[in-house]
Amino acid sequence: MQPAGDEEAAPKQRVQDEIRRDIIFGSLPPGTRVTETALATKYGISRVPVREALRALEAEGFVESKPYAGSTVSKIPVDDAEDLFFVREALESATARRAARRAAAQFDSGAPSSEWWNARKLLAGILDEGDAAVAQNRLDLLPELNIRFHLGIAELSGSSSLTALLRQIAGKIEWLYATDVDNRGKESWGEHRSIIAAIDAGNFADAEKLMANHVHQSKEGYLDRFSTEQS
Amino acid sequence: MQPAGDEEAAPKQRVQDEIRRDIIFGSLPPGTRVTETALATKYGISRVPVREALRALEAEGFVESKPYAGSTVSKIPVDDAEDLFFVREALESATARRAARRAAAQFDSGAPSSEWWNARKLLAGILDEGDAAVAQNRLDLLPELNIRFHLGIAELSGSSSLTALLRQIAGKIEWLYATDVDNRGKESWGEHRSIIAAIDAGNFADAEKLMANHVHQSKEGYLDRFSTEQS
DNA sequence: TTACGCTATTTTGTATACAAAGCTACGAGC
DNA sequence: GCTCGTAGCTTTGTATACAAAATAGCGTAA
Repeated sequence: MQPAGDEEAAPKQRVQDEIRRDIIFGSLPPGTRVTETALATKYGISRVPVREALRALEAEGFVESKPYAGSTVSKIPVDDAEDLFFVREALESATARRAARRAAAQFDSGAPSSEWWNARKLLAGILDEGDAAVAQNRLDLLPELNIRFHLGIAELSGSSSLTALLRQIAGKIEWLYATDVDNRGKESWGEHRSIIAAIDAGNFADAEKLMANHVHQSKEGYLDRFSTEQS
Repeated sequence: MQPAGDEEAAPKQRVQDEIRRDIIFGSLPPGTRVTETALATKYGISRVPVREALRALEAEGFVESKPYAGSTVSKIPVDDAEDLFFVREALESATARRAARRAAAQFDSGAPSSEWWNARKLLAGILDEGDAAVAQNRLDLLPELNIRFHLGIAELSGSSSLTALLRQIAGKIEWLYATDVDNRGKESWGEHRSIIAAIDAGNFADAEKLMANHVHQSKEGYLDRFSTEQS
């Protein structure tokens, strides 16, 4: 059994990830006009899956579309980023707290459920991957790993609702993270271990506080860096 | 010029609203399996716009889809509803606060911008409509009016990011609201005027607190009613 | 009787073809 | 010379046709 991710995804999913990646890493700058036919020919597929991918990216906030007028890559105004961090802080404090409570419950009730254990193992792998990336100075790998870590915490919380909400804004978080990874990437990644430790210990108060701080630091770092530029 | 909403929408948008409505008001109970062909024939259109509508509803959390396995109407577990209220409280406290700040800024700087003024007038109309609905005991009209009110506050805040996030969960909010409208609909609607008053007065602390309370009350009411049923 | 495997049907995913709407550019009229 | 209207083109929206995957049902064998 090979690890998930190697299996070739469906065309729709593939182009969706590809386009999002192009937006996050700058190949498609904000304001760019994207046409369905161009993307279809570029990726060698029909317009139908391209349309679906664009609609999904629209829901994630990466592109904006108007009927019969096409799609353009969204901009990230600085104050919008601030709002995003604000919501994220509330959301992720909650996931961390619940994850810690659930961890404690798992151990209290004898054997942990296989679902919980799988999520926990996945998270361990992500942490190791991230540490390796930091050690090799491959900061370009961190944005995706970062979002997988935070979604992993949400999974661990057991709340499908919180997970779904976080997933909604995950793309934008990765986008912001990618623009600031050179600045705070290493330090930010280092904070992840202590969050996990608090969760494993069932210390929900610490888990919540550490996560809130973690997000808050990211926010401050981002705003310090970009609040004066105003692209 | 007739009010927006009377103009016949595009088929995709139309079926999307129709399906959502059917889910919210119970014609399509949670767990129901929905097939594209059935919906297509039902609404007399092709499968393509149906697919897009389903994908959008999936993003809103109304249906869940797996590749080649179809879509089913989502369930609303009670604890997921609690999470939703939690996020909503954080989100809407922020929109109310910003709306109040912005209102004060509009008046301080001489003449209000036409954009702000339009949003404010829209909100006034919604409030009147809601009051009329309450007076005539047409509680079935309240869910939609309620969500339009809260989105209106978000518009008034001027933060497109917060508005977009709220819009993401607006459907589910309406869904929960519809299940509890008989219980708390009238009382809940009455609280809206005081929130607007605080915003108009530029009293951001009160606006934030009133909104937080408003959402909190809804949460308590919902949980009191449904926490024991566990459908 | 029950469990396993195969086939047939259903349903989703994708490709191509056509219709409708918007945008651009050119030309006529003021 | 400028403006408004119109024709052509580009692009999105929708319909139909075909391919791939999964599920369900039936039959066979243990």
